[in-house]
Amino acid sequence: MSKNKNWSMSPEALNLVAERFKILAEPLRLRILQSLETGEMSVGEITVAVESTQPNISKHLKILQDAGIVSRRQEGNTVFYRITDETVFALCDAVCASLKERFATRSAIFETH
Amino acid sequence: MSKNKNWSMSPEALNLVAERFKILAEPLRLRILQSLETGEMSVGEITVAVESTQPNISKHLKILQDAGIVSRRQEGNTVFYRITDETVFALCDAVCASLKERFATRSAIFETH
DNA sequence: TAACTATATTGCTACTTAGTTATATTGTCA
DNA sequence: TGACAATATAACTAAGTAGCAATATAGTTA
Repeated sequence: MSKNKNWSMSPEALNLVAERFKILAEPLRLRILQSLETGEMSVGEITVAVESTQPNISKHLKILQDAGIVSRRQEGNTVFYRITDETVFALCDAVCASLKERFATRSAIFETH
Repeated sequence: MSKNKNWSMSPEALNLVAERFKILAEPLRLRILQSLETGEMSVGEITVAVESTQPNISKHLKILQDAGIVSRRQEGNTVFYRITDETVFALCDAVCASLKERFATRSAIFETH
């Protein structure tokens, strides 16, 4: 992770950044993205993969699409979604690493020297 | 940004990641973090810097502290907060870069070849 | 002690949204 | 055409939370 001085973003920019975080702040959406990592999937396949209901998946997919994170491809009756913004995986990994370190530090507190 | 295959995280891990994103999904909290980037500040100073009310700032600071992102230091009557998890800045920068690219692509659509 | 300052907490309201159910839309096939 | 399948949408409910106003807590100074 980069050290960066002069992290000056306008309040408007911060609003947009917060919006993006908000989209990633839902476990089910993260699971949808995870299932799409290996390639495109149909709505029905995603529904089974993340163990949810079809309307709910469609709703979340719309949110992800509006955010430009996934995109849609229709083939006959079925619709396939795929990742278009791969940076989301790096974001999740960065958060995961940060959490891992935090938990490691915390558990170290209970270690006997 | 790293290319990563086998991005397999358990649903429980994804819940924690989503929680972290949720904390960063609030513009005011991002502004608080931004104001703390140059060093620790008192609650009163932060309140002025981000143009909010003191109870509201205290509430958000508690959320950030519980998440391990900031920490508290009391000196007499006043309380100073400082960043403890610097990775949040890298996260914001990554999101910002992603958004910039997306807007650039979008605006390119309207360019006349 | 009392008066004052800085921060934290509580109770409340308004808003947002995830999930459900029912239904609409669209495409395929007989 | 009608029956069926896949996806999208609409209406609703319940849960979470940001912000505000009032108050509590704790430290300082006279």
